[in-house]
Amino acid sequence: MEDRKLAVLRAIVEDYIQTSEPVGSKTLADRHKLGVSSATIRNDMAALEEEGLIHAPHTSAGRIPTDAGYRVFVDKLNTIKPLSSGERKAIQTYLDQAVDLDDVMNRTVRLLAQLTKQVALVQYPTLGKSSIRHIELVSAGEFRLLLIVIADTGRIEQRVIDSPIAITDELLTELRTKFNTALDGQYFSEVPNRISNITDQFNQAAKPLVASVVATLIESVVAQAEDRIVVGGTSNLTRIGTDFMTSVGPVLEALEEHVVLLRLLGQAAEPDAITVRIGAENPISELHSTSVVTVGYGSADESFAHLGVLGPTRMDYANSMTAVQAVAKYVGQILMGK
Amino acid sequence: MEDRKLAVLRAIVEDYIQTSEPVGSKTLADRHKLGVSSATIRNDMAALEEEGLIHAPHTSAGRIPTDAGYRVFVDKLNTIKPLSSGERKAIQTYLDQAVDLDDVMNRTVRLLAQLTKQVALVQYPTLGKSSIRHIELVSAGEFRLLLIVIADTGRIEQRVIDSPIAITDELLTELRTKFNTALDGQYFSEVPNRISNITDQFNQAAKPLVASVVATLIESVVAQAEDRIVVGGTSNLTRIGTDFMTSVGPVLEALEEHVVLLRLLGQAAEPDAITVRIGAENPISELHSTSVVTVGYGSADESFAHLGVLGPTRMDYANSMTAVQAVAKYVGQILMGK
DNA sequence: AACTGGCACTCTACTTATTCAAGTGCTAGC
DNA sequence: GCTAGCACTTGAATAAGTAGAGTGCCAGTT
Repeated sequence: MEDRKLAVLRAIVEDYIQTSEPVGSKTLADRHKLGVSSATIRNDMAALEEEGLIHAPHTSAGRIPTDAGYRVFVDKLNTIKPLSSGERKAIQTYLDQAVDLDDVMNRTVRLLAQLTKQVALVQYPTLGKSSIRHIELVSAGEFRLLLIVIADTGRIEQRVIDSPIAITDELLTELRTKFNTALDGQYFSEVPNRISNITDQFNQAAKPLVASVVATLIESVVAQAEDRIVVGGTSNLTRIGTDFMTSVGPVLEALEEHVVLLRLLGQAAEPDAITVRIGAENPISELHSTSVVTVGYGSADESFAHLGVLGPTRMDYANSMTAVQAVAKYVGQILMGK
Repeated sequence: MEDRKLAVLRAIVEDYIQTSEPVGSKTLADRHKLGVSSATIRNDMAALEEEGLIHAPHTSAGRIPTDAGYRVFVDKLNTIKPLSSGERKAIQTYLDQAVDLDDVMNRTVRLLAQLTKQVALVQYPTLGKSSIRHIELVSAGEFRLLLIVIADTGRIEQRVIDSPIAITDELLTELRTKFNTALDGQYFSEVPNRISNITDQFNQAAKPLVASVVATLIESVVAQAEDRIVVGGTSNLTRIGTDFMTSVGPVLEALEEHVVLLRLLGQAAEPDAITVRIGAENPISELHSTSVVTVGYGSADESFAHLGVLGPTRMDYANSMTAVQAVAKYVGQILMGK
């Protein structure tokens, strides 16, 4: 009995996802072999509505799932089906062709958008959890230099530093050597500790410049760590059959607010597990008509960052979750290899 | 007489841009002080329609400009009004806050989108026309290294290179020195000439690796020069009053095809001058219902790349052209300074 | 007790008819 | 060369009526 009620819920969700129209008891009895009559289904539906899992837009229409209904569907009923080996192969081949980090990110976002037919979000590997491969200082005029930090994930950050003193080649070399000695291979989170005393190693004249470099490193690159994000597949928002086509404007706006999106991606309920946020569970009010599926990606022991997809609450959760998980896995592998 | 016909056209275009509804002779006589009656205007309208500059969606509606009508409007009637000094100041201040090239590009695209209320397109400075500030080679494992090329515009390109031989520190230093000696300060277009014979300077064992580096530099970085582009303000596509709201899907799709967009930006009728492409003048069929305003930006003598905005053919050309031109000027200045 | 068939009732979506207002082209007159 | 006036066209808006899908509930069946 409870079992059947859940079966009815599942049927409603599946039908609604497919047709995007309210589904009635008769249709349900016809299209699914539930073994009971439409009258019985009506009773179950009444119960489900009582529990707040479905609701009818008006008296004489079918039912559509509520956010809570989708929640139950995702938690109890939705099984993640593995990808076919062909699909896996295709994903891997496509990502393997990437020539650099930007390319990996772009390919990933395209891939996700295409696999899920939703909007794809991919965060660049955060600096906080990766380590420094190299630090480079390049002259950009007598009183100006370019600080470049390369992470082991391939991510590169650059900052312009204005120097209070003229920069000689020797000084540049000295800076380069000492900073690299102090920082090579270190985690970004360790950077402040490692360079807090580095000024002492330089002679008096150079100290103001060194202090600038230290400050830039800490403030801009490490602490602020403004993480980048790539968005793709926005045209999927306009696919017909989308009930929220009308409200696509606010969603597009929200998608341009990368800072907000980062917050969205970051807040996973349980890190490392795939997270589904449905409708109003979502922290951003403009996205209350959408659902977000996210997961962290990275090496076995640590997660670099997150990626995911965003679509109408009425999305194909099974497919989205499968794709997100699979892509995350391969991206992690690729970035480890680079 | 000819004069008045053009005045009528201007009035039609301006009214239609503002209201986005077909404009009739009566309305026109009321809202603009043309000094003649609606009947006279009707005659002029008939003539304009004959010339293909306006057309009526159906017998008993007002007229709307055709692509050709907008063309005449832009060519003959549209005056670029300068920005107020306050606006100039605001633009400059906002762009000055950018910390690196990515930041400049992002800020520019936001700025343009906000100023014009259209979709903004900003191309990264092309490598072809800028010069090399520095080349860096970083170890990424015994048989792998990272090639990083820094342009004077602040743009950075990176590639992973697999080495056939183990890479020692000495070899790395030698590579770094010799490549930088050959290439520092050179234009990217000069790179192939400069390094074609560089292999000769290395001993036999290192030659395969050097060849790899040379090949990567030429193929990936210089020749291919896959230019990047940033898109912003897509939510402006959904603003109400937009007749092509229905066809926003294909436009969004086109906006994700960065390769195509680059072609769009690049093909300026006359380089250095502001270019307006209206409706079907546009090379991309998905964008036949849109107009594109582009201009090159860069230093006084040479243009780095292009930027522009895209919107419905019924856009405020005066405002868009002003904004595009002003922003291009400041971006050029900023990049020169960095 | 659980399920089913049947039935009266309630809505929305769709269709059709009618009216309304804006706009046009044309002609006669100033 | 311009204007006033008028007959005509036509989409948009309004109103009314209909069909269909769906519901809730009750009495009967297993």
